[in-house]
Amino acid sequence: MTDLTPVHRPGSISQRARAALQPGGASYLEGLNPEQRQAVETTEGPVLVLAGAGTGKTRVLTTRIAHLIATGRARPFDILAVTFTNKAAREMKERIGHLVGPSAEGMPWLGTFHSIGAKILRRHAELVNLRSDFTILGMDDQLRLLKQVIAAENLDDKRWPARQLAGLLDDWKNRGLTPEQVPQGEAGAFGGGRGVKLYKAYQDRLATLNACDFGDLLLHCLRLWRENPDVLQNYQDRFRYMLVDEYQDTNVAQYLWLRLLAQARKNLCCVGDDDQSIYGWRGAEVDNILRFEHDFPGAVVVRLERNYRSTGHILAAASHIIAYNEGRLGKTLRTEDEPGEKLTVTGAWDSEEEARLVGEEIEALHAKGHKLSEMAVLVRTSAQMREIEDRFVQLGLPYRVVGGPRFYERAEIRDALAYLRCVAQPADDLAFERIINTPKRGLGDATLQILHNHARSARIPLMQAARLVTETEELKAKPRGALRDLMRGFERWHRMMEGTPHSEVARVVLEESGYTDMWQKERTADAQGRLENLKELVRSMEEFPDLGAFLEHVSLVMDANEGEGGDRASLMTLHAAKGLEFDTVFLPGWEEGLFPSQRSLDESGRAGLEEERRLAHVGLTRARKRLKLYFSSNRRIHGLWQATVPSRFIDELPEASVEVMEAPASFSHGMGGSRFDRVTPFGSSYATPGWQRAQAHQASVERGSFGGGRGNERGRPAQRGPLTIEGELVAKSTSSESSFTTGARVLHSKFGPGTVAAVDGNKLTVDFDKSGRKMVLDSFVERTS
DNA sequence: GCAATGGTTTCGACT
DNA sequence: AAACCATTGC
Repeated sequence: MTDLTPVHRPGSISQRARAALQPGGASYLEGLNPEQRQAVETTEGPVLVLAGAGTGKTRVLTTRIAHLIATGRARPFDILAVTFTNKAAREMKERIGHLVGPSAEGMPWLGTFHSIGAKILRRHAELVNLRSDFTILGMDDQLRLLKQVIAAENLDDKRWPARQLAGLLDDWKNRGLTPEQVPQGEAGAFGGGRGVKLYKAYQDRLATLNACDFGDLLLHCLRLWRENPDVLQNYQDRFRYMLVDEYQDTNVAQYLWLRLLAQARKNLCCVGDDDQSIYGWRGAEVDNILRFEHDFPGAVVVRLERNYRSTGHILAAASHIIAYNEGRLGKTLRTEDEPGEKLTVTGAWDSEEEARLVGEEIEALHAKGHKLSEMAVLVRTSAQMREIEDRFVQLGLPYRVVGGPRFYERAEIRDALAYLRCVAQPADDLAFERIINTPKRGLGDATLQILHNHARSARIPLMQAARLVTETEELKAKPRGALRDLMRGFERWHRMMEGTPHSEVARVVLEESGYTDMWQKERTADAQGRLENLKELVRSMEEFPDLGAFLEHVSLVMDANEGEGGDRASLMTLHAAKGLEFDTVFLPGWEEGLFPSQRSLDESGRAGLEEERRLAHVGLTRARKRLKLYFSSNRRIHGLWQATVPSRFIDELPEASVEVMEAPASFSHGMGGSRFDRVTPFGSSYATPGWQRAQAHQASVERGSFGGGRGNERGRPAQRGPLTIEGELVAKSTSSESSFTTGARVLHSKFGPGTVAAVDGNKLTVDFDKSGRKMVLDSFVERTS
């Protein structure tokens, strides 16, 4: 508890901040508009800042913190600042740093709910029946555990999948419910009336394992504070000022957590936007924001409505669409920016064509000098990414997937971490179970069963049981030898921790355990990537003082700093895009069923639709200058091609701000009969009123520019002639002859190993071992032999 | 214990 | 269509 004692080092943040304070008004307050300034300067009492998209929300938060420090109201460690993502926390640290000087260690209580919860729990672990070195379970550990719990209840894990139970527990935990508090009616929700029983059993297992899951990081805090008023008071005293970002996304547990802390001083400032609440499925309660004034009487409410990000048309579209929602607090975004370019809406025949259109447009803009890093493609579901990625790869367009499979959830990272956990915490059964046979060493279920029996009857950790069992005759010679080798390894590595830098220990562990070998032997493309990831993992360890600190970080952090390198277009889900902005934003897949998502509609009806609409609003407001929407008439869903209808959201756009584009006809399906009869894109599926409006508009444009155009067989408005044929897009420059020759073995980052079948300029035809013949640019493969 | 096979499910977003 | 799981045969 060292940082309980305030220390004033020379050059500390507060001193620098004070130095920055000028007579007659602080420099950092300049340039704030009156509302922003009010939000910053109303330091005492509860404040709710309703900040629309692009209204300078983060600026207000960071300036407010700087202001608190600069005016001497608080020292950096008196302030609790909560964000939702680690990324947001990082960015805020950085921006505060810019305002008041380097802040790395200055704001110990700036972080996500979960990281702060973990920090608090570590200090008082024993009060909630944990030891301070408890492990934080990831999703996969959690599922494994739940499977065991389900099996122990003699339930059929097919009928009662662990995933479903995980969801149920998650929901309860989000609502702040301990097993005892689960309402009668819901208790029997799983496994034929045994929901709560399983919840209890799971919590017991967690306690024995000295572990907790994400939800527990908050729930245990609640219990800690309720049962130990002195501890609560300690924190209430400590956090003189509290700030919460993205308040619309807080769930009940987080709300209770905040309320306990804020009760005493009531210096709570929550910043949020009810129109950007997109995590209802995760238990977020928009009600929290709607009820703020009720919960904190006398709260000052500040509305930020001046948008500094987007052009007039973009803002008009965003405002228009969100206005279809009921139950809003009601904000109207304004801009003083010019109208700018109209939004475009383009229909494609199928998702492949849609991906192609997006790719073309990005290339066209790039050719005109726009930076790729200022362009982003935002999709509703990650399943849409594949096709777009394929297209990018084909075009040789550098791109980055944001928030993809999370770094720490990748198998190789989880494995490596399990090894490290075994070294650092020899009682970590889950970690041991994970790696006992990874790489394969002939220690399968049978062996594990024996170890489990021993461990359970002797009440000792698995690793200890393993060591004992190697001394007996219980195992056959081969597994016994393997197990002994492994255990000797762990003893060696454990000893190594003293005196050797932990990243070095990690490297040695991965090496000597045969783990890196395992991937090296696998000659697939993603094995390469996995080895890279492992290297990155080891490298990133250097930034932490010790192994414990590193493991803590990793179990909480969602995204590693992805390579920022180079000028790349971004591809991500709409959810991942919240808080980001780009000059040009592409929004493909605006179709009924996909967006709004059918599932959302089925599950939550009108509320679901409204959440989807907020998601649309988030997507639209990510753009500064250009917004391009797409839909396609056919899409593959669960492997089946389905005809699709443009999203109702397209019809909710203001006509005056939208321009309807027509996709150039494509010949790509002409050969050998396509999967469908080629129909005009103005077929029956475009029967919505908005679309007919758009169609009429388009027809007039068409006549103007093409002098009547050519009618097609059904007498509908003409399609423009073939402007592009697919092959053209593949090669941008064939100037330099490729250095690859037919028959060479190559490795492609996506398709894996293959053999070059033909060379044409810088285009290669490659027979890939796994994915067959493909045409790729030579810069995308490397020679392997 | 392991690889191969076949049958089933899946694509909703995240700490 | 691909990923995932459980069972089967070696």
